[in-house]
Amino acid sequence: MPELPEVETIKREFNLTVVGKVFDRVEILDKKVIKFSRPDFNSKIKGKKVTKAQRMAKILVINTNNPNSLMIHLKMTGQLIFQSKTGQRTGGGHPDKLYYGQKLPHQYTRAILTFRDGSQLFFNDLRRFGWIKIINRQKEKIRELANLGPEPFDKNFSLFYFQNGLEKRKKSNIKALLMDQKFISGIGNIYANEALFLAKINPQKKSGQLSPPEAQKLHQAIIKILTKAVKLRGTSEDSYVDLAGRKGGYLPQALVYGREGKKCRGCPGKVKKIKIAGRGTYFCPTCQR
DNA sequence: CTATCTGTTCTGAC
DNA sequence: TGTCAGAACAGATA
Repeated sequence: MPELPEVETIKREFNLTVVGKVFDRVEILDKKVIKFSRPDFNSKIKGKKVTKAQRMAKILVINTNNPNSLMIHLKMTGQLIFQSKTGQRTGGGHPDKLYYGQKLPHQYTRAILTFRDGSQLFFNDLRRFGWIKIINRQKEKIRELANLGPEPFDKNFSLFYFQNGLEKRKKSNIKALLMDQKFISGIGNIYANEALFLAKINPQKKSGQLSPPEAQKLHQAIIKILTKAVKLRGTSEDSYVDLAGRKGGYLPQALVYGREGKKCRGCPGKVKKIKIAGRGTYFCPTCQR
């Protein structure tokens, strides 16, 4: 599930809870989740202290006090839960009743990272698209970043960059382009829908069909929506709970996402659902032209 | 039962 | 090179 705001939320939680812990061992319950599966995974991580959690687009990076770091991508259904030695849990990811609040590990737990003080990090993933890999901080981070466009909060995500990109990819569907991580990193299906609604742009348009004022509105809408989502701690509502018991709160007040047939938040009409590039797309035909 | 849905991203065909 | 469908997987839902 996680798009940028969800991963950002996990990162912030982990900076409060996981930093300072020392890795003791890693149990791989499903080899598939370890990208470039390496037999020395355990020895590389054992004894390393977590210095900082970091986010690169939708990738969570757990840095340690040596060149090795962990990179984790949750893809569609991944979830990370940190359980302290007293059993308190924090983390987030895919919101599914099966995941949270039940005994850990369970049938979808793919890896368990245990720290010296007895606390544990559970990597759960129903569909097994997610991955963990161990990296050399310097080189591989940069390599990974090379595949990613600027984030919406990045200075490099300027109006000029945005308009230029629309022009270069003018035949692309605008919504598909927003979700292209090489163009902008961090936007997934939910927030692509939301940003287009906020900018009053029809998701069926081609990138090249946006007028300069429309492009500018969309550029602002992207930043605005993601800022709001981060503030609301992401989208998950069912299962995401932090130490203070707070839940992610974006979805209940979504502008269009998941609101098929319901009244548009901008006019008396109804939200419509179609499919674009294989993805569910919600919009208001009246407000978004 | 079948068909279609799902918050991601990569590959391969055109 | 740009664009898109399909694949990777395991369900839930109508």
